[in-house]
Order: sequence, then structure tokens, then C-alpha cells
Amino acid sequence: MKDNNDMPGHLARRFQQIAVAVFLAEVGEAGFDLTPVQYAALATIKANPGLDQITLAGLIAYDRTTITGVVDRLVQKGLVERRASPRDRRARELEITDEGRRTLRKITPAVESAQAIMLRGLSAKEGEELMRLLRKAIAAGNELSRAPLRDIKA
Amino acid sequence: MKDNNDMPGHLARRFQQIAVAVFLAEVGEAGFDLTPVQYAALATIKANPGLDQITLAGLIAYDRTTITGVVDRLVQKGLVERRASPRDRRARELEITDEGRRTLRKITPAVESAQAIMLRGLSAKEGEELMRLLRKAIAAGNELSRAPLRDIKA
DNA sequence: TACTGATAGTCAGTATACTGATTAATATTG
DNA sequence: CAATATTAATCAGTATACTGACTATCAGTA
Repeated sequence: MKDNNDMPGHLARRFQQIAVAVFLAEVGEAGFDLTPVQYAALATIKANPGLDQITLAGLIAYDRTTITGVVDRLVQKGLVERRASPRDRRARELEITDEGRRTLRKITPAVESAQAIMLRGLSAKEGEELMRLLRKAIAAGNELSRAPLRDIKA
Repeated sequence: MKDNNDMPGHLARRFQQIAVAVFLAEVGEAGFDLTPVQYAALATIKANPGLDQITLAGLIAYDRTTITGVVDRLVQKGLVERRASPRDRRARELEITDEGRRTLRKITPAVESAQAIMLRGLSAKEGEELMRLLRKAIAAGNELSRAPLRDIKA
């Protein structure tokens, strides 16, 4: 009888569960109220000023229907501005605000410490190897989810 | 600047996302409508007849507030029976039904093939190593989430 | 036994994630 | 250029996950 511990799917779920908990704990202790998903979106908006929501979704592999709510909350917190694109009236352009920039800067130590904590059972070498294997498995499975990772359209 | 691909948290999320998509696709193709979470719960109920919801939650590391809904849906699908415990009037005992047993049996090939597909980018050795590292990281972080893995109380 | 604390389960509320549909606008093509 | 297809975004609906509160019950102790 196959145990849960032999199921990569179960291990994936469990590791993610811990990763989220650690992230929220570290960030919360630093005095911020930002989820992992919101953080990734905010950082990506900062790195790609003026991008639209579909591009944002592709860069972090979120579903397009999920991104709407995530951006809603970032806007509501005053960290991001959303405005109609002048080039394509279907699209919304996203821009980080000064407040968003400030938050991102101040939150970084907590985010980094969270990444360390979630690997605390592993040696540095093992942590690297885990990330390598995850990247490899993810690359092979990229097209299997509804929200694959996408490059910026040239 | 740290990339998403260097963040174990992001990789965890992405791998889990693919794992769920693959599971649902395989199981759906086999003609069943069962989520990974429901599958794990069902298998655990079968292996531990008469267990209560808190014990079930501990065995698969689900939050106790999540398990309520999961069991609701299993009961509604006729796969599980929930009844008051005679020993403890707070608790509910869970039992798999014949229909649940049948479903579990018929769904197994799809579940196994899903586990293989989500590792298809890795060699057998790499897949084993990924699972080992995940298990190790999870063990070290077990207490960090609200829903840690728990043994059955002796 | 009465009091205190712990436990099983649920509920309301919020956030991710998806399916599938819809609207509005843009792109493509006959 | 008119018909068609595609695309950006949103919406309604469902399923995990969690926080924090609450009820009912049980267990331990003064």
C-alpha cells in the first residue's frame, strides 16, 4: 500500500502549506500584511512597469481569473495603481506606487528569512538540489496547468 | 535581484499547482470527479475505519476547518458515512462506503499515473531524491503550519 | 462534585486557484 | 472591408486553506 509520503503530489501540497505559513509568519512579524502571492505580484509589477494583467499572470504563473482579485487587493492597499492602457482599451496597465516600493524594500529581509526557514531541515547543498529538481520538474510540467509560466511577448 | 526561480516558496507553489492539475486531468479522464484532497481523505478513512475528523486531519495534515467541507463533499457523493461517535458525543466517526471502496479501487491507476506525470522531467533517481528532500524539509517544518502531521493517538 | 481547562466540530470571513461563460476590443483573413 | 477569430478582463460558481470565534462535551482537579 502506497503511503502518502511516497506521493510527490502530497509532498508538494505539504511543502507549499509550510512555505505559506512561514512566509506569513515572518512577514507578519515584520509588521506587514502581504501574502506570498501578493508579494510576487508586487515585485513583478515593480520590475516591469506598465505591464498588463495577462503578462503579469504569465510571469508568475497565475491564472488570469486569480490575478484580478490579487491586483484588486494590492490596489486597495495603495501599493499598485491600475489604469486603462492607452494602446489597448481592453487592457489595464499596472504600476507600483511609492508606498508599494517602500513596502517592498522594507519587507525584503522578512521574505529572505522565510525562504531560509522553509529549508531549515536541509543543508545548503541539499537546499540547492531541491530547488534544482523542482525547477526541472516544473519546466517539464509547465504546460500542464491552466496557468503556465510565460515570457514577456517580444 | 533575486528571481522567483530562486525562491523555494515560489517553486513549491508552482510544483503544487502542476501536481493538482495533473491529478485532476488523469482522474477526470478515468471518469471520476475527485480532488487530490478528497482522494487522500478517502484513502485514509479506508485505512483507519471509524476514525474521527481531527484524527483524519492530523494524518494528512489538513486544517480542522478544512476537513469539515472535504468530508461534507465525500458524504454527499456517497463515498463516506459520518455518524456520531458512541464514545464521545463531540466526535463524528467516519467510515468508507462500498461505493467509496469501489471508487478508490478504480481510481488507483489514474492516481499512480498522475504521480508519474508530475515527475516526468526527472529521472527515476532524481524523482526519488526530490521526494527525499521534500520529506526532510517537511519534517523540519512540520510544526510551522496550523495543520501539522500527527500520528494516531495511542 | 463543582470548577477549570482542553477538545471536537462548526461557522463566518478572507484569500488563493480553478472552470466555464461573457463582454468589449483588437487582429486576421477571405 | 466585413466576417471571423482571438484576446484582456471580469464574473459566477466551486474547492482548498487559513484566522478567530463559538458551542457542546469531556477530562482533570480542588
